[in-house]
Order: sequence, then C-alpha cells, then structure tokens
Amino acid sequence: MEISVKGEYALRAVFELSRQGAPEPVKIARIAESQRIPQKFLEMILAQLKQGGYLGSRRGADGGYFLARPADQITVGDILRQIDGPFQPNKRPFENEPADSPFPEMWDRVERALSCVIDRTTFADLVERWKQKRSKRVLTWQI
Amino acid sequence: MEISVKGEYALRAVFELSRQGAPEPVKIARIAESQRIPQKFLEMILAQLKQGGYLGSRRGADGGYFLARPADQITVGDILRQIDGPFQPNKRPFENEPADSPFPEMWDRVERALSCVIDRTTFADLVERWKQKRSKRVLTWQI
DNA sequence: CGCAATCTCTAGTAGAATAGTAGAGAATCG
DNA sequence: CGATTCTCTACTATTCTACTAGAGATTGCG
Repeated sequence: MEISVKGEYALRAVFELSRQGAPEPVKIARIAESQRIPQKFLEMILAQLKQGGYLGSRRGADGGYFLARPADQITVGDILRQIDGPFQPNKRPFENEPADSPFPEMWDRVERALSCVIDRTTFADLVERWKQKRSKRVLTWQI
Repeated sequence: MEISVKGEYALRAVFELSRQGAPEPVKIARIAESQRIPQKFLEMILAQLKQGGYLGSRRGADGGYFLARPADQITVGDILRQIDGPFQPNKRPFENEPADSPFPEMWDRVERALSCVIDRTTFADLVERWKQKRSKRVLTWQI
C-alpha cells in the first residue's frame, strides 16, 4: 500500500510539463531542477513515459520532452500504472483459494474506489487546482 | 500500490478465526493448513496481531489464538495497518515541496476513498458475505 | 511432578526490488 | 562540424520481502 518514489517523480514531471502548457520541449535538466529529482533517474522515468505514449521528445540543441496529448487527456492513474505497474491486489498470491472466498470481491471494491480518484484526475485538473491555490496565496499575501 | 503477501495472510488468518465464531482457541497449525500459509511465517504474523490487541492467545495443550474482540469490531483496515504500516503516500519523499503543490490534496482523496472500503468492512461483514456465497453454491449444486 | 503440546522469541537468509549512478552513443540544429 | 541534448546499456548499494531454524517459556493432563 505504498506509492514508489519513482511514481511520485513521474507525476511531478508530467505535472511540470502540463503546467508549462507551451508546446516547446522542456529539457530534462530543467524538470529535474525545478522538481528536485535526480537527473539521471529522471531520464529513465521520462523514457518510460515516452514509451507508454504519454510524452514525446526531441534531441539536440533545443530538445526536451513534451506532452504527447493534451493535459486533460492524461490521468494520474495512467502515469502510475505505466511506472509502477497495474494495481490489482486481488489476483495475486492465492492460486488455489476456495471459490467462496470473500476477498476478491473486497479487492474489487478497493480498486474501484481508488479508480474513482486516480482515473478521474487529469493533469489539467491538477494544474487548475494549483493555479487556484496560488492565486489565493497571492491574495492573502497582498492583504 | 501493492498489498504484501504478509498482509493478505493476516487477513485470511483473522477471517479464519472470525469464521469459527467459537471462543475456543484455534491452533496455529490449523490456521496455517486451512488457509495454506507457511506455519512459521504465520507465527510471526499472529504475534504481531496479538501485540496490536486484535488477537489473544493461550499456550499449552489446548492452546491457540482467538479474537480479542467481536468480529464486527475489527476492520480490514485495522489489520492491514497493523501489518503493513499506515497508508500515507503523501507526506513521504518531498520535505521541501512548494506549499501550492496539488498532490497532497489528491493523496488525501485517495486515502479517504480507500478508507471508505477498508475501514468500513468488518470481519463480521466478510463472514456474512462468505456464508451467502456458500449458500448460493449449495443451492445451485442441489438443483 | 513430568511430559507433551503449543505458543514465543531471537536470529539468520536467499532473492527481489528500490533508488539510484556512470558513461558512451545517437540525433538535432545552427 | 560541433555543441547540445536525449538514449541506451550496465552496474550497484541498500532495503525489503518472504521465509526458515531452533531454542525457550507456558499450560494442561495424568
């Protein structure tokens, strides 16, 4: 019942790209710096996200990574599953469990409850909430 | 985003004790056999659950483990947290994250969604569902 | 009491996963 | 060309997971 650091990094990286909004590529080094992620580790993560079809990239002087589709079409669940693998606690260790075990049903409930959050939260949502929070902070700061 | 095998074993063990209903202690060996859990591993798990106040035990000839409180007052969440530790993906790696990060709020939502299932499901519920399932099976079997 | 059954406590361990690091290679742009 | 940046392969220290081994402490019974 843990989210890996790698998964968390991946979310932050995609959030960073979503926040820019611009279609220009962002360099790994900049993402790493602004989100405080070890750069070499981030390289692996971004490659994995590209391979999943969520990011695109360009090499060379003005290269970098960018979203492969709009931020409102990428969910938190997409990214977590791409990085940490599927979340299915149910069909794991017990091959020969009795057919009337009450646990698979419960795991289904858990999965659905979780899905309601992570598969419905897009990065556009996250950016919007972030903007709202920031504007509040600026307001109170001004008073 | 995984449940450990140890956690799953713990759930099955407590379910086994709840199913009996009887206040007589059940031997480790029997729980291990009927739920197909390595006995020595189960010993550690049961000790941990006792230490958490969920189980009681008695040594000697007719010894064994038993529920320390009624099955409708032990939840799946209780057991999972006792074995696998608390589920809080939020306050983990980023000490110096910006105050306007949108992630802590999202992790709160996740935690609440999860809690709605695991902290509301008691072992009495599980036993009841199991009985229902079993009676259905018997019925169709009889037709 | 003596003894068998059972829980309890300490220690160890093989293998996998996590969270990285290092460094050379390939593409892109001016 | 050559500087910049992504890309690919390989390596590694540390921790975690899922166990196992064996001696010790309690309890109930005859």
